[in-house]
Amino acid sequence: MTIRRPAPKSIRELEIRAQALVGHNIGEVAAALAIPLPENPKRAKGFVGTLLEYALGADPTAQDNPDFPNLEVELKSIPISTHGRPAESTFVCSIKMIDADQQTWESSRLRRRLGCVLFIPVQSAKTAPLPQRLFGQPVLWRPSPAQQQLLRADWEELIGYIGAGQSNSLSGHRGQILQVRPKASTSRERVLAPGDKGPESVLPLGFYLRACFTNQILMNATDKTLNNTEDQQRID
DNA sequence: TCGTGATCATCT
DNA sequence: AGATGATCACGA
Repeated sequence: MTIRRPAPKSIRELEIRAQALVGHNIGEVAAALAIPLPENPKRAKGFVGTLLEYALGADPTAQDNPDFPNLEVELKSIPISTHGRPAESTFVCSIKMIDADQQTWESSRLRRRLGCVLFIPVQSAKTAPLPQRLFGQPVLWRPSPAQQQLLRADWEELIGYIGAGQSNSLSGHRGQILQVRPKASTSRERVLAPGDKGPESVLPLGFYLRACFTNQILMNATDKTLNNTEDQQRID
């Protein structure tokens, strides 16, 4: 039996819940929600994300919507290495390959997903045993106008290749802050995408945020927190 | 089957 | 070590 918190009614309520996790580890939170820990961590890739969904009250039926549809907030756990940097790129969403030649930035899945994101850092990912990894300071992020422009430029370039039937020549190297990577159960999987002579079968792809970009987001938020703390101290 | 949740595995 | 390519589990 597992326990899912009710949906938060406001962003403030969501932030308070996220704040309450800081300093607690995965084992503690899982126990509090009566969620069994995975026996084989290597086969539990999405466990932390799902645990957070339960702990914070994300909508399990959100599907193509953000995790908190009423708040338009997306939830992302982010693994932090021992050096204090993101250990991995961050998956954003799968790509609808078939109509890539007709999609627009304004109505894109990615733009909506990244309109507002609650990042929950998980410390010592990949080094400490899963139950002992600690939740860190949450960061509620909305892209700045400059970041929006960067995202848009990358999105348009990458989706452009797919729309032009060039997804086969795309790799994770393209894109400044975004990248495309395979998003499939195996490398043999295929979906239809625009091609020279009509639809072709191609490897399905997803959008990911580069670790250098999520690092900037987290560092930026940390700076602001420190500045606010200093301001408070000046006032005192 | 597709999309969400990501991390694992490998190569440079 | 960092980045890219491949893969695992689950739910509607």
